[in-house]
Order: sequence, then C-alpha cells, then structure tokens
Amino acid sequence: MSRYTIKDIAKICGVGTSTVSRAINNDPGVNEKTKERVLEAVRKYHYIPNNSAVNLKKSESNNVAVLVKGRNNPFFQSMYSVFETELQKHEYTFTMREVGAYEDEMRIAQELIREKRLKGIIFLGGMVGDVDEKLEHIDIPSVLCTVAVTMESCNHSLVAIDDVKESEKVVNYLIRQGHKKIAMITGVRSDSGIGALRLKGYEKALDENGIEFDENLIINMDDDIPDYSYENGYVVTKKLLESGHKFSALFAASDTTAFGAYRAILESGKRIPEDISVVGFDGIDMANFMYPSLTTIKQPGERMAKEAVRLLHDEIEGNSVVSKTIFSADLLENESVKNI
Amino acid sequence: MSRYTIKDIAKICGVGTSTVSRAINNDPGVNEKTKERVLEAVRKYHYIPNNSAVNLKKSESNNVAVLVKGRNNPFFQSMYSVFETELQKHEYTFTMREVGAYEDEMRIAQELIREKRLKGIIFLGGMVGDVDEKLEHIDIPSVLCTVAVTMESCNHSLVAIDDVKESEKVVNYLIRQGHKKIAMITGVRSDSGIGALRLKGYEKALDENGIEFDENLIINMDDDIPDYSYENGYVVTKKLLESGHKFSALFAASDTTAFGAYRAILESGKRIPEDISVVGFDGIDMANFMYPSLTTIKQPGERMAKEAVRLLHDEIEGNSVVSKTIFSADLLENESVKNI
DNA sequence: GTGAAAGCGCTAACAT
DNA sequence: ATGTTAGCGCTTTCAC
Repeated sequence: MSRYTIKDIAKICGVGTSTVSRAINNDPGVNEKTKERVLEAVRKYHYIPNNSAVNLKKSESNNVAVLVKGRNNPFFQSMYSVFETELQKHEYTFTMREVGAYEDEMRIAQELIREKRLKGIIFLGGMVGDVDEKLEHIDIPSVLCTVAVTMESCNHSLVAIDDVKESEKVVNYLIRQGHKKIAMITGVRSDSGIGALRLKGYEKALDENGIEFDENLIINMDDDIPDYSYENGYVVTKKLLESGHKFSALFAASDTTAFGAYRAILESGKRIPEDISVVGFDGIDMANFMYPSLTTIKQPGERMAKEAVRLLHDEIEGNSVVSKTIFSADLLENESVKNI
Repeated sequence: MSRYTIKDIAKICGVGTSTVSRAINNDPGVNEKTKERVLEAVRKYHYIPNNSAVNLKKSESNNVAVLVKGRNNPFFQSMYSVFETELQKHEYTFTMREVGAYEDEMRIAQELIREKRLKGIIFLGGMVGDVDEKLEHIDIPSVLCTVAVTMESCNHSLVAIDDVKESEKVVNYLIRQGHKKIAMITGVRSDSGIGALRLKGYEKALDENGIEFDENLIINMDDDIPDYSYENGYVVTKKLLESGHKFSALFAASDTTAFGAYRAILESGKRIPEDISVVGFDGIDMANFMYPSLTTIKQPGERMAKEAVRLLHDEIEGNSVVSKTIFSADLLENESVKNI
C-alpha cells in the first residue's frame, strides 16, 4: 500500500498542489466545488500530510511545547488538561514532551524549537542548578513551572510555590497541635531540589518555636530506590521506627512518600493519628482517599498551570518580559493529625 | 540570537554541507581533522540540526513509536522503561506519544508514520471495537499491547492477558476462601473494554461454582467521574454499602478502584478483611503498600512490554507476520482476603 | 576525502 | 480561482 503525497492528490484531481494545500488548510479563496472534490480524494486515498514537510516549510507556527521532567509525578497530572485547555484558548497548538531522567532537557528543547518552530515553551518540573545559564540558548519565550528555584536565583518567568514557606507552614501547624518531636522524610542525601527546600522550611519552623533540631529525626530517602516513591517512604519510615528514636509526628516531603510511611507505621502496630500524626506535601488526589485522609499542603496545580500559560502568552505578545508568580498553597486539614 | 543551519556551519568551517553532515553523523570517510574542526564549530555556535528536515530527507529511519492511550494508567508505568530499553537493544530509536481521550489514535498513528518514517508502531491500551478495520490503513508493522480484544476478533499481532480468565481466577480464589456473596465494581455501564471482560470472568466463576448471580451486587462505575479513579471506587462502594445488600467480598476491576473502595469500607466502620475481603486487578505498585496489602491479579507488565518489542522486531525483520502472545497473570496473595 | 546538486513533501509568494 | 515555482534544512548520490 503506497503513501500518497500532495502531488498525487493534485494529479488525481487535476489541480495544482497549491489548490490541494488550500483546500486542506481551509484557505478561503477556493471554489467550493473544487474544494469538495479535493477533500473527497483526500478521504478516498487516505492522504495525510507529512508534518515534517509542513513544519519545515512554515516559517512560523503557533506551537507551544510543555516539557515535563518527571512525567509520572502525580502532582503534575492535574495540570496536563489545564495546559491543554488554556493553550487552546489562546489558539496555540501544543505538544507535550516528556524528558527522561538521563536526557538533557535543554538539548531536547532546542531540537523542538527548531523542529516545530515553537512560539514558546513551558518547562514543567526539573531544572535545578543554574537556571539562567541553562536557558541561555533558549531564544524563544519560556516559563518555568513548578521548579525548585528560589526567586532570586533566576532571571526568567516563573510560576511556583515557595517550598520553604509552605513546608514551614505545615510544620508550624504540627507544632500548634502540640507536637514537638517531629520527624521528617526528606530527599536523598545529594538532593538540592524540593527536598532540600522543604527541609529548610522544617528547620525554620522548629527554630521559630524554640524547638531543638534533632538530627536523628531527619531521614533521607534511600538512594537505591526511586525517590518520592511509595517504597522509599515505606523503607525509610520503617528504619526510622526501628531506630527507636521517639516522635509524635512525621512530615513526609511528598504525599506519595507519606503513603509508604502509612504502611510502615500501621504495620508496626501504631495508629494514625493516635500514636503518630502524619503530614504530606502536594495535595494530590490520593491524599483524600487514604485512611485516615492525609493532612497536607495542597499546591494549586490548576491555577499554576493557568498562570504559566498566561505568562507565556504575555511574553509571546511582548507585553512583558520576565515576571514571576509565587502561589500560596493551602493547608489541607484532614484526619491524619492529632491534637496532643 | 540567530539560529544556525548546516549551511552556516559549512561556511564558517570553509567546507561543504555534506562534510558537516558526515561529521555530525559519524560517517567514517571524514578526515579526523576536518571532523574535529566542524564539531568544534557546532559546539561553539550551538548548532542543532532541524529534525523536520532530517526526517523529511531520510527515506527511512529506525524509529519505532509507542502510542499510549490512557497515559496515566498506573499499570502502564512499569512498562515505559522496558519499551525504551528493549527497543534500544534492537537499535531502534523510540518516540512515545500519548493520545488524548478525544483524539483519533489512528490519525495520529498515520501522521507519525509519515512524519518520522516509522519502522513500526506499538499501540498501548485503548483500541476497542473493530481493530482490524481500524488498522487497515496502518501499512507498517504494528503490535497491540494490553488492549481489550479477544483473540478471535483480531487479525493482528497482539500481546495481552486473558481478562476473562484472570478475573475468573481471582473470583474463584475468593470462592475457595469461602466467599459466596461477592460484589463487583465493574466499568461504566457503556463500557465494552476490560470492565466488560472482567465482569464476564466474574460471572463464569460464579456459574462454575453454582453460585447464583445477584445483580444487586454488581455496581457500575459512575459516569460522571473519571473511570478507574480512586474517587469512582470510593463513591460506588459507598453507595453499595448504603444499599444494604450484604456481601463478604468485593472484587474491584482495578487496583486503583480498590483503593477508593478501601476508604469507603473503612470509613463505614468495617474492617478489611475481617468484615469484607477485597481484591483488585492489575498488580500495580500501590497494592503492596496499601494497608492491608491488596490481593490482586498481577499482570506481567515488564514481560508483556518485552514481548511486544520482540513481536514487532520479528515483524519488521519479516520473520513472521502475525503472532499473538497471551500471558498468564499471577494471583498475588496479599492480606486483604479472609478465609471464612 | 570532499563538494555540488538533486530532492524529500509541503506552503506561499507570484503569476495568470 | 488556480497553477507554477522557489525554497524550508537536510542527506545522499555522484563526481572529482
């Protein structure tokens, strides 16, 4: 079965290629009848344009790409449909591209920019380190979304929450509920992203309340297991419980980690929240269906995605160049914390 | 900041474009020195080839695409890295493309075939209805993976499990444990995919054991909520509990649904498995960290992905045309079932 | 070992 | 309203 090109269709219909092109792309100045004839041939022979040729030819497009690092992050899942809807509202077509842990997101971004003649790009997740340097060669409007950078360290458009502040918030909440011995599961030892920021918030909260920092209650995720996984939360919590160090509350750096922690705690015969209170971070769907439901910090994923599109659009339209939006996240008070 | 093309680099280096092309693509017949010179310019000016042009020009590639319907299905998550590794082993480069619920997967497949000059394509998930008709215009080797088709109804390469048989297996297990009043959460009313197949297995198991089918114990997922979501499992289980119909065991059509069901059951004051036994289907990671851990049917995701690649490779190499592999899934006996 | 040139399939002037 | 044609940026003969 052979593949038809625009030339074939033109020949079949006895018209020029440009007429076929116009008919396909709904160009106004085409006779209704010829148009119908062309479209019928298109259907009949299952002609599908070659996007490589289209992209190559067009000097510009309305494509916007969303580049995701850590596609399986459940927190991102609430954002995908929002990106899609919002970009469509602004008449952009969009491409979602996942970048693997091993891949160079900047390289991929560059390839995409050329290949699809992107108008703009949104980076979702990832992107630690010197952001400005990394983005140096991205010569189209771009917005960072949900990346672990601090305001100051970055000279690009940005949508995020203040991980330090929010983590401080939830730990303060625990303290208000009477907890003093608060354990924390933070990122792997080498982590410099959200794990580190959330740990910083934890430390600040303790400090403000005159509670002494106890290294024994800080536990890093296991390097040999995917970080922020259920299993990691389970394994390290189990280790913590076995260590014998006492604590009345546990702050997990993510809801998924908290889920693993639940299992470890319950398995050890302890109850949540009667014996140990637990809080998470992210506010993913799962938190509400855990039993007891998980008290956590809920990031406003939908609003963040929407704002990222808005900033990108502004930048594309030239209305502004660099602007940052830091959202405040809400404490979602569920059942996993006991007032002692 | 301007974008460099191969011509620019050629000019800068004082060579022809073909030399640049050869240098970039590691063509053997290039003088080491010129090659070095070219690559340095490439680095210096951040030249990145335009993939559209590359794809357009090349008459064939080693690209294989994996087209996923329902990317967020957690069961698929264990498969992605396997596809990647296995395809790489066979020297294929691979593209993962998600197709939205609203999108026409066949259209996208066709576009991809032309755009990337695909050698083969794997369809992961989706694909209900008349598969043969849908695939009629896919003129490259293709393999269906984890789709809800029955062996007979499809004349294409296929990797799957037998949903009916496996569901029968888990229900039989419940019956062996002494359960007679077994409720089931199945797909939405209009579902003709896995929900329907798994329901059929349930019916068969009951039938074989002379247990009367009780319509009151079958509950469809709610149309107004994403199917197979936690929430759907929660909502319908709650409804079932409130209906007052008695049952000692609950079979949820997926692990995620079972997770929602857990919450509904526990919230109602009942215990798992003492009061109600629960089983799921899929065998995703989560099942092992639920409390109690969920007894379920574990689909061999990794092996299925591997086999899909093998079949595709065979087909590409012309060793075979159509072959089907039906894997058997294992009953994962965890803690959520009580012997009564 | 290297360059010139043809052409992949399409769109968009520019003609007519 | 429609056809002709020049490239988009690259790879790949084919000469040298």
